[in-house]
Amino acid sequence: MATDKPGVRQRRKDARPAEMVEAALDVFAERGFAATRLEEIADRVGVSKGTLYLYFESKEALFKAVVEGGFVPALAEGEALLEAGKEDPERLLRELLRGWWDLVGNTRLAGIAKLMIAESSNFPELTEHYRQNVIERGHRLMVAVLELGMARGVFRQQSAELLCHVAFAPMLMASLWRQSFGMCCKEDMNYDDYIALHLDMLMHGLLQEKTQ
Amino acid sequence: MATDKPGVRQRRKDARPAEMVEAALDVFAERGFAATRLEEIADRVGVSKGTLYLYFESKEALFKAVVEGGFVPALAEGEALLEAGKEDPERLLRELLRGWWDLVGNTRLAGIAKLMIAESSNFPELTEHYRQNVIERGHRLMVAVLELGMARGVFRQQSAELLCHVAFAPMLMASLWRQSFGMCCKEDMNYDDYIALHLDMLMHGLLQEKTQ
Amino acid sequence: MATDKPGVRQRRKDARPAEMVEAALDVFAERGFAATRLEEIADRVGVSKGTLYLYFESKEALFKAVVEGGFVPALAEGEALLEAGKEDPERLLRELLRGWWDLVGNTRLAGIAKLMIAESSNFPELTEHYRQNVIERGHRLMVAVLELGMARGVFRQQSAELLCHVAFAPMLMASLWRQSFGMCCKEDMNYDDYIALHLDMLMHGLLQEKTQ
Amino acid sequence: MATDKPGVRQRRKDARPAEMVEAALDVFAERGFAATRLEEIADRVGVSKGTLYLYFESKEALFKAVVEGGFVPALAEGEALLEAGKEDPERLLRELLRGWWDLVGNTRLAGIAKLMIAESSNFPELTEHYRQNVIERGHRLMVAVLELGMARGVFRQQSAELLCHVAFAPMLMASLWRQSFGMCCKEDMNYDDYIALHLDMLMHGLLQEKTQ
DNA sequence: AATGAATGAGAATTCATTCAT
DNA sequence: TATGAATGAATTCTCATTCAT
Repeated sequence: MATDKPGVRQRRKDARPAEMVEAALDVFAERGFAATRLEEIADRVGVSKGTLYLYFESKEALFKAVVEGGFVPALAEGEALLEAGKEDPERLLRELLRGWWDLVGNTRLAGIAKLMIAESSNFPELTEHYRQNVIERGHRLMVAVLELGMARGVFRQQSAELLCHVAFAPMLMASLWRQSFGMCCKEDMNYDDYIALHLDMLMHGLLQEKTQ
Repeated sequence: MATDKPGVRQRRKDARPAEMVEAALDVFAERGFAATRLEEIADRVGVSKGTLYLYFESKEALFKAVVEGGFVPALAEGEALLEAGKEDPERLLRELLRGWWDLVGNTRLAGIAKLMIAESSNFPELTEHYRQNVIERGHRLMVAVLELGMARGVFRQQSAELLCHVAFAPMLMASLWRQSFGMCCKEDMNYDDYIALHLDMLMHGLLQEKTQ
Repeated sequence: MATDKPGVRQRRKDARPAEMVEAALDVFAERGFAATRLEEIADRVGVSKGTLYLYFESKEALFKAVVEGGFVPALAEGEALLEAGKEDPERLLRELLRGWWDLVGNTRLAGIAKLMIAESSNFPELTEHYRQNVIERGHRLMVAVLELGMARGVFRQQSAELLCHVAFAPMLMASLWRQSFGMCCKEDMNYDDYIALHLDMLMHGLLQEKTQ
Repeated sequence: MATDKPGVRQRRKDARPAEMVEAALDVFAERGFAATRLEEIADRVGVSKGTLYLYFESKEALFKAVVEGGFVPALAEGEALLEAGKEDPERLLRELLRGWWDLVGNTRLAGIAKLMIAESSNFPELTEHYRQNVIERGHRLMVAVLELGMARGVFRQQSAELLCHVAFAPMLMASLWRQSFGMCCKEDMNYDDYIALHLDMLMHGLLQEKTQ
């Protein structure tokens, strides 16, 4: 019907910048910042090169939009998890790490993490911004969980700061692996088994021995 | 003496390609492949851009030389360690991981790992080559140690394949972190404490309970 | 009242093309043809870029409208002056030059003269058109005055053609100066004094008369 | 001979930037800054576009080199003239103005003057630099001559500052005319006659002396 | 072996112009 | 009539690569 057309148009128009950011994330993550041609992003969205400039001032601005637009929802979800699950730190920690995998590490958002690692020295201010607003925030979330577990006597006493890195590292690595070597080999590792093993190992190392 | 000069020159001349690879590693690791200008590499070595082409066919060839030239010595060292230390798998595993940190993760060689992760999709054949000749080889080394430990009854029975990834991930992450976010913040984490914690956690999770 | 609105609108609507030409004149004169963005003109008028194309076929057409629309009234005024003031050639010449300053040289119309000088080789046909219809017409006007003065014995016998250029040059220069260097320096010259001096010089000459 | 070759090369190599500035002057003067394509300049010199960037950082830098490289010799010549000719101010003034025509107004250097007038508002800092270092310097030169003449009682007492502009304006106008309307009409005015008339007028005045 | 001037293909960016609403 | 989103041709600028010396 005639009345649908404006609606469709409107939705498309409003969706454009978001589509662009999504396409840009894919290409940036695949190629890196410098090797990405704006034309490829434009092609994926189905617009012309010039159209990108209606929404983003420059290639760098688009890159920043990709990075900055990425994580807030996932972080918010994690913080909600923390509030809801304080009675069982072990389960909370498991859910947090698995949740990260499902919401970030195993999605296109993972590309942002890869990008920030690869491009950090080319975009120092952006890196600093990211570190403060994404990494630091996620870090505090995990530290809170770990300290909760220690306070409850469920986890062994350790430096929560370092433990946080140690516990998270295998998750991030799995994500980076999936985006690099994982893409080029037929029979890649089974990530769910990998994560299960990591969580198992982590808990073995982390939990107080009940019998002692 | 006059007779020394040609000798010195000769040595320098012979050292040229190696110097170039070293400088290239630094710049590639800092900027990524596409964002690296050959001129910057040439400047660091103190030669002209054209000279690079006397030794390397192209930018890509230089990149490959960087990647391929990097790990052989470190891997050989690791394999020697394995031969020498079969009587104590726990100690062997600790030495292997710490050794990787000292010989790779905490040196400029770490840049190669970062590079391969970032550029894998831009260089599929190189990535495949790297995966087979570096990763796979290192992987087999660790798997051997883990299986040794399991066979001896020192380590719990687990999938050695996955365990290998889990055990190595925190090491690699530390290295990537050092090269990215670590470079931009004043008070970075203490990597030695981090590694000690990781090893401690790993052994807690890994070792058979003696009392059981 | 509601009935007023359409009226107002209508008037505005009719005025649109003229407003556009005025704004275009300002921007073209400030930036030159190539460096002028149609968007800036549209912004000054308060319409969208597309609206310009309802009234002008192209950027070039707008430029031509600017040039062609500018001078007719001023020239007509000059020609009227000639008809009315034939009895006093000296006064007529003074009025003509001052009149040009007040109606053209010191107004935004001056921008057109600057434009035509700057852009002549980019728009040969327009230049030719301008030369024939504006310059030539003004030239004939001044030649008429000068020849009148010579015929009356008030002016020395000279080539009226060349004299016309000589007499007009300082006026045009003042106008160009005002639009270029005059705009960038705090304490610019006093144009009225300048013109007075020019007229004085023109009428009386530089050198002391030896016979006086 | 073989020994000539390096010499020829050397000369060519050293001459390159100067050739580029010359070609750039021509094209900039013909088209204006924005409408000039670097490719056209490169073509005229017989080099590739990229070669321009070996010598000039940007289009703007090349433009600045054109403007700044132009006038020093001519100004120096004028200042030498002043030193040599103080005993006859009238002749000195004539020589100065004719000299400007022969060295600047009637040469490709004239293009710079046209450029500065046309582009002043696009390059405010360059305009200011030009005003101070070229215009002001030339201005002082003429003011010195005029004041010398007044001090000697050869010239009537006038504001030397304004007089300077008045006396110079017809010269500059001739130059601008030659570069614009003069180029597009078959039978252009005779510039030598024009200059002679201007000098004559300047020296003797327009009006008949009533006492003669 | 070494140089560095020159190249030219390729990418980002701009903007006059079009067109569906 | 008016809009403004979209286009794509054109232009500046970069840099890997070549080659004469």
